[in-house]
Amino acid sequence: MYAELILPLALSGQYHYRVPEQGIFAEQQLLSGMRVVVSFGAKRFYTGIVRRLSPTPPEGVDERHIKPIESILDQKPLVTEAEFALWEWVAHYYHASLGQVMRLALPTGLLPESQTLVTLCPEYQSDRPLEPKALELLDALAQTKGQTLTMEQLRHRLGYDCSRVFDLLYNLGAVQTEERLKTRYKPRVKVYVALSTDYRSTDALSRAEELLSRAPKQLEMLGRWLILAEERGIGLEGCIAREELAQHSPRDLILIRALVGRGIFVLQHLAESRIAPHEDPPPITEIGKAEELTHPVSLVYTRYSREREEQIIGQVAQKIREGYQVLLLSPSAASFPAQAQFISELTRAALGKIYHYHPLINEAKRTELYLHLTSSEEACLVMGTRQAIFLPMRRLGLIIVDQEQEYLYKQQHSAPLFHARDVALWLGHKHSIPILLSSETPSAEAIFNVLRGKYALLAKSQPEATEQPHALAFDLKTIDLVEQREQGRMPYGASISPALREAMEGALRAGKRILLLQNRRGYAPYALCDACGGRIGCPHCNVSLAYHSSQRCMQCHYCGYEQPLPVACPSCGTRSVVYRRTERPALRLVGYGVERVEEEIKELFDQAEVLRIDSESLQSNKRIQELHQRIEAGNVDIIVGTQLIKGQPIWDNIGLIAVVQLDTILAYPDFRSEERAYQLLMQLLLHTSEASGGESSCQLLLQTARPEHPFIEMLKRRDYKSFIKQQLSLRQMLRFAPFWRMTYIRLKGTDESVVESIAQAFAELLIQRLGADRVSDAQEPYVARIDNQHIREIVCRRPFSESFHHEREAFAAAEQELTSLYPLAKRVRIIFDIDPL
DNA sequence: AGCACGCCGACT
DNA sequence: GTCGGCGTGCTC
Repeated sequence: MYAELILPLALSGQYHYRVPEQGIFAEQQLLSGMRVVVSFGAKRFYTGIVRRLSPTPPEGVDERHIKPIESILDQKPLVTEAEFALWEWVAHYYHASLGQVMRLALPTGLLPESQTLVTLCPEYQSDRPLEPKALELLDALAQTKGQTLTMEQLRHRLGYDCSRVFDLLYNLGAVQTEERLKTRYKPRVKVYVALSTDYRSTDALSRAEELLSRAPKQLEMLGRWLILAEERGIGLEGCIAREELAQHSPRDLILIRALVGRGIFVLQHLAESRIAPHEDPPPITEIGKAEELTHPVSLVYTRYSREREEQIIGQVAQKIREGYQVLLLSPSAASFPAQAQFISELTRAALGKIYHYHPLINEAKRTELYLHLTSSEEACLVMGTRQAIFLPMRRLGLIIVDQEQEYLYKQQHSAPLFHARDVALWLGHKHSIPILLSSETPSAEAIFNVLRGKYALLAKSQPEATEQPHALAFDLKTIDLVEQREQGRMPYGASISPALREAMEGALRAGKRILLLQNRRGYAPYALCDACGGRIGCPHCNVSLAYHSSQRCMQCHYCGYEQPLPVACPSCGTRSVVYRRTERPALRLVGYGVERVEEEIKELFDQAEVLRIDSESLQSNKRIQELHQRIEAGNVDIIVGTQLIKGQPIWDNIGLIAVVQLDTILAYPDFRSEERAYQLLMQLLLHTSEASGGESSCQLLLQTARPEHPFIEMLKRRDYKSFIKQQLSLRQMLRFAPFWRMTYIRLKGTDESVVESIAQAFAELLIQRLGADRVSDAQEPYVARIDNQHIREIVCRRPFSESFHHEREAFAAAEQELTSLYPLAKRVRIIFDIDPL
């Protein structure tokens, strides 16, 4: 037999292995969907999944090159045909390899790989002097117990790349290596104590009592076991956890061991679930009957998040009662702590059967949930982030995509660049599972599909139905930054205008809290030289370094590069300049990040308690908890934050929301920037209004250099739907999504001229196949170099009503022709970003 | 992705 | 002359 495998790599070809007939393979039947371990390449071992089996060898491969399968990891198939179909669709649609999709779909705990173990050869005698680095390496090994380290551990201990020295020692025979599969997941094992089979009767037990007549402590322990078994009604066949029986006493552990020695007790090692819902069954509460989902896709478009949550809870309860599984996707796990109330209500709706699957859940738990789902069809609710769309839920009755407009549903940076909402829509279509999208500010795509009758709008959820005109009573004003500067009212280096300052003072006097939005991380986005006019850029990317005061360093937001703020300008060497007869540093921090705004606020309002919310303050679970403690303490007066504020529980008693620089939000070079800005501001307004029970008297102030921007006029109307309709007609004219399905093809390489010429050639090949009206020229993107990779971009468009197959075939064919025509194409990576955000 | 092999510049 | 960097090709 031969098996075609999916290997967790970015390879497009197919790889076959021989199924041995000896050993375990004779007893256990290998089936499609099982995991196997195979050797791949010179050294490594990988976990592969059997895609299909065949009695005949693959065509076009020399049989002598086919390696045997090393071992089988599963008793029964882990992956079903339905899941393969999903993986294959994702791979095809997003132009990625099946292996990349498999890596994404399975938790890493289920994909063990080999690691290299390095051992000291004991018989090695050094007959010539070795260089210090080699001695250091041997020393590190000699000091380890077993004289063995993994390659990573070795590298870590030495603190430098030791491959050269290692090769030297390997060739001398001083060290040897071995590839060992590293187990990434181990079940948690708990030890239980049971009566051995000889003593599971009353007769036998009285014999045991006689036997123990001179060991009263052991007899007492046996008695304790019997009492506990009696209490639990588990009978003589049952078992009791050893830690319970021993009650943390070391002496009791010795007694248990003695009874095992006498053959009265036996120890059983049983795997213990890490994910079992441990809460007591929740009290039955009345949850209203959910509105029936009559369409394949429905949109819950509510005004307030509470209404949205109620709809979701109702739908979950309904499906769980019907015995189905429900998947609830959220854009990010960072907002879960703030949604504790919602989650506890969901837990009740799911009758306690709720599981979590997101990056804050550890690997072992994620692995156990995956395994649990492959073997159980119990009705349950799974809450997760985008990767959870690949969970093997086999009795799925509903997928909910909460806050469907959020960009976090789209995977960035690593293939496949999938969008979890769109994958959910495909799954729903394929298996006739209803899809519920929910939002207070739906994406233009969702509204487009409602308008053309593809999605149903849940009747109870429409804001229009309940909304009074201008019920969102916000006093919206703009502050003209140019005017404030010209009037000399803005002090140099300030981001808060006097007008905003007065409004803030007013809000504080009225005992209200203030929310300031500045959508820029760090302290200052640029450092400019007053002598030469240059700016400090990242050495690896074509962007400026931003200054972060918290870490006191310049940071690149694209590649993560860090350096201290230089004393002298790196391009002209000037240290200081004289300005109005005073000397000051030549390098000047320019622009306003959220940290700088925070500093300015603290100076202006030294009595106020200021809280900053940005990616740094939401970095870890611990920092999130600290943040929530400060919020709950209730004495925060002013909150300064980036867009991340919208997931945090900060909406009580807000009297003023101010956007420090509206222009930085709108100027983002993307056709969706206005949509995003409107959604963000609208959500701030809605959350504030909701927290005040709709009686808010909140002010919204926009600082801008362009008060005449049409966006502001649209925002003043507070009519989200008409704003989106207007955006849609613009996009139709400009041939953007959702009228046209777009693909950004990014070409990356180290040599700029090679990337440029290959990109042009590729655009040409695509134009030949798809036509000049569908394919753009190769263009320099907004950031043309990241991490020393030069980038060019080609934009492809296809009408939304046209199938993607022709386009994908053209992509593949053009790629092939490119590599055959241009040898230089090997030096360029091509990335397909399908439906980019 | 990760490894081996081969070419070419830097330093002994 | 050797070392070591990096570009290139291959993996059933």
